[in-house]
Order: sequence, then C-alpha cells, then structure tokens
Amino acid sequence: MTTHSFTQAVPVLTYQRIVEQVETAILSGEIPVGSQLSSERDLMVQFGVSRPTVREALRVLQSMGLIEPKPGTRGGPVVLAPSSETLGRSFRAMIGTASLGLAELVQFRIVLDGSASELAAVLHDDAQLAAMRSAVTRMREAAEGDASDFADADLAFHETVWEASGNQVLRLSGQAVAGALRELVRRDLERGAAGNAVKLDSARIDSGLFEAIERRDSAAAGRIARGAIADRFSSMLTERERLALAAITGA
Amino acid sequence: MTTHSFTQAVPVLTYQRIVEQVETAILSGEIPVGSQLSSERDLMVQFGVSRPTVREALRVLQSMGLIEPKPGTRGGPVVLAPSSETLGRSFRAMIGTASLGLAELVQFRIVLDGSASELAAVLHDDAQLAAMRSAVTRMREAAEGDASDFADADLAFHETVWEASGNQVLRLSGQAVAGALRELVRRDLERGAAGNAVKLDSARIDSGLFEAIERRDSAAAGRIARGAIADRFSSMLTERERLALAAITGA
DNA sequence: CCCCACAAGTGGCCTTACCATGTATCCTAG
DNA sequence: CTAGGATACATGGTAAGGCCACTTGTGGGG
Repeated sequence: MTTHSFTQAVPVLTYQRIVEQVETAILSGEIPVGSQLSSERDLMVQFGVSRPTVREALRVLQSMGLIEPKPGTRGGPVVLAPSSETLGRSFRAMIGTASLGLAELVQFRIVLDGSASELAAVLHDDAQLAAMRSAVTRMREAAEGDASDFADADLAFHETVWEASGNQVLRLSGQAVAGALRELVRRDLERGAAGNAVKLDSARIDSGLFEAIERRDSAAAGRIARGAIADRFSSMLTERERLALAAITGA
Repeated sequence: MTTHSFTQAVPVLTYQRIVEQVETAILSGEIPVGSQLSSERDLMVQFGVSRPTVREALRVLQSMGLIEPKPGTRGGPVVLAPSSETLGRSFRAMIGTASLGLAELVQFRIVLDGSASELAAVLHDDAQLAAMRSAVTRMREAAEGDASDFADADLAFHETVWEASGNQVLRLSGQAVAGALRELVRRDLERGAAGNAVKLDSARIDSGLFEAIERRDSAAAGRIARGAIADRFSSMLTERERLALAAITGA
C-alpha cells in the first residue's frame, strides 16, 4: 500500500471564493482604496454566479469593513480606507461570547492599562498631557457630585492615556475590556455612601498616575496603573484570584 | 425657531436589524453557546422577511465568528464558542492595508506574552508543565530540521503558556496576534542560512523561559518572554520604535 | 441486536422580478 | 450661452419560488 497524502476534499463555498479573491486583491493593494468594484450585476457575470451569491460575498466584505455599497448610476461597491472599528468589534465580540470571570477581565485590564501607562509616560505630547490634566481636574470636581459626570471624566482620562500610548491595539482592546467591566460593576459604584470614598480614592490615584506620566516616569506610571485597578476590584475577587494578580502587578 | 433635536432618519436595512437582534441575543448570553438557531426557513417567517435577507444576515454573523451553518435534519445555525480567528483576521486586514504598524502589533504581543508568562509561572499545573517541556524538546530537535515542525512546536509551547496563564482573554488575544505576526515573518524565517541560527536562538530562549516558569520565577519569566519577542522582531523595526519598546520590556 | 436503506429537513445556489433611490444626461427657460 | 430642473437609467434592497446535494434520524430488515 502506497501511503499517499491526500488533501481534504471539502467543498469550497462559491461565495467564499469570491470573498477571498476580492479580499486578497484589496489587501495586496491591487485594488486601491477609494476605487470601486463593478456593480453586483457585473460581478455576477464576471464570477459566473447569481446575484444573491454575489451579494452574500459583498455583505461579508462589508462586515469586514473593506467595502461599502454605493447606489446610483456609476455606482458600485467602493473600497474603504481601513478603520479600527471592526477590530474593536472583534474584541467586543470575543469578550462578549467568552464566558469570562471577573478575575480574567480584571487581569487583562491590569495588563493593558499598565503597559499603556508605561508607554504613555514615554511617548505623550503636550496636547495629550493637557487633556489628561483637565480630565483629572474634572474628576476631582465631580467626586462628590454626579456619578455619571465622574465616570465620564474617569473614562476620558484613561482614553487619553491609551491614545498617548501610541498603540491603536492597546487603545481598542482597552476600550473593549473597560466597557465589559463597566457593565459588571455598575451596581457596585452606585450603592450609596461608600461611593464618594471610592471616587475620591480613584481621583487621588489617577492624579498620581498623571504626575508619573508627566515626569515621564514609566516604571512608576505602570506600577500605579496596575495597583489602581487591582485595588479597585480586589474586594470583588476571591483570595486565590488576588494571589494571581500579584504576579502581574509586580508588587 | 424651536431648536428640537431630531434623530437621524437613515433607513435601517432589514438584514442589519436581524444581525443586531441575533448578535445582542448571543452576546448577552440569552442564546447560549452551543445551542442552535431556527433554520433559515423558520427564521424567515419569524422575522417576516425573505430567505435571501435572512441568509445575508446569517453570513454576516458567520463572518463575525458567532455562528456556523449546520445542515441536515434537526440542523440550523449553531452558536460558536469564541475563537481568536476573526480577531486575527482583523489584525491581518489592518496590517495589510497599512492602518496598523508592525510595531504596534509587536508591542501588543510583548505585553500579552510577558503577562501570560508571569501568570503561568505562578499558576501552572503539572500537566501543563509536562506539555511545555515536551514542546521545548521538540523545538530543539527540529531546530536543524524542517521549519514547519519547528514552528509547530514553538506554537504549541506558547499555546500552553497562554493556557497555563488561566486567562482566556490572554489566550485568545495572544493566539490572534501571534497568528497575524506569524504570517508576516514567514518569509523572514525561511530565508536560508540564517534560519538555523534564529531557530537555535529561539529554542534556547524558550528553554530559559520554561525553566523560569518551572521554578515559579514570575518576574524572570516575564522578563525573558518580553525580551525574546523584542529581540525577535527588533530587526524589522525602526530606531524610534525600538526605543518605545524599551518602556514595556522593563530592560 | 445491529445495520442499512429510505425519507425528511437543511443549507447552497439559482432565476426572475419589483421597488426606491441616487446619478447623469439632456432639454428647456432665462 | 448658461443655469436649472425634469427625465431616464443604473444601482442596491428585497421578495418569491424552486432545485440540488448532503446530513441526519428513523424504522425495517438482516
């Protein structure tokens, strides 16, 4: 018996082949951004398939953020400039569908925020520094006032830190995980008296983080950012989970 | 003139509304992973639309990695467990269209691998340790042999580290970014004589990482993992990008 | 008891068709 | 000659109906 390695004989879906052809053509630059493909009716003769099949392929490409429909004469799908939107959606989908424990999200957030703060300390510019300063000020002002104002300022501060890190991936994944966490702890923040103390604490810590970034102290910025999140959520974790956190907070 | 804030009057595409409904139902956990939706023919009466419209919506959900078609009696779209595949595709798409720099991806990988290694050092169990040991051994054996064997062992090693970190988000994100990077450096690894040296280096480094994890030295594991990736890709980065890397490698 | 053939249901794909809308052209009024 | 608008055409969005290959479940025969 000759052992010959055969290749899989799975049927290749026709709409998928259209997606692949167009996708590689776009990613390789063969089809430049801003140009437009033939209309659905033209594509259906070019590929030799029916219109619904062409449309399914175009929908997939559209959901990948590669094209956008454009009606009218001289219309046709236009090739889009790549956007970070789909990447963020992928993160959200992954976090949303993965049945995640709070500890995993907290760990991930610590990792992201810590690194982003380290990078921001080295790479920030004046405008970003000003934005951070204003956000910290707003946090302090809102610490005893409306919870949503405070949350907005808090979010704006971290948003700027992510931006100052100069890394889109950090920013997008940070947004995704922060959003998921916010959902989980909403009740925790709103329950009465303890709220103000927590907010004052957060304001003080973020203030310290800001100063570390301002003096470009990368190590301190990372340490503060990591510790802040660990403290913020430690009361909601088990002993074992707190122990694991120690490994990445560097404390 | 009364300034009343009107809401956008853009027509909402029907297939898009189906996508949104199903998406939120899945992401909120209302439809559990592993279960299956009604068949296309049932969905088309539930939503009161035609089958092509249902199919377009299902294609989009499929391209997001949320569902998978399943033919046959008692069939219907099944809700998938989260995968790193779509996230990796988003990375590759953004790299391909040059809206994401290699440096950002490398930074992200350093952050993820470093933290995963720190966690793995603290949290690993015996089975995972054995798997890592075997992978490292296979790497050494394949260092002078087939490139794909080596890559497989290398991948298996890091896979186990991610798993040992006990954090699904880290694992999925790590897989995604590693997959995207692997695509980019494939040529780099295969080009002739330098290949073996690179592979021997990698094997030696991973071996050191393994030992650090084995003796539960979290700090060392993180340092080695970060340095390994920084070294591996430093030749593909600019001077300024290498400088930013220093902020997160802790070197 | 096991195995296999058959029936039913599913996704994949096609054909045809209609509608609302966006674009371009041309024709008219100034 | 120009500016404006009405008209015709092409585009995407959606619907209805139908065929095929394949997967699955089940019941009948060994």
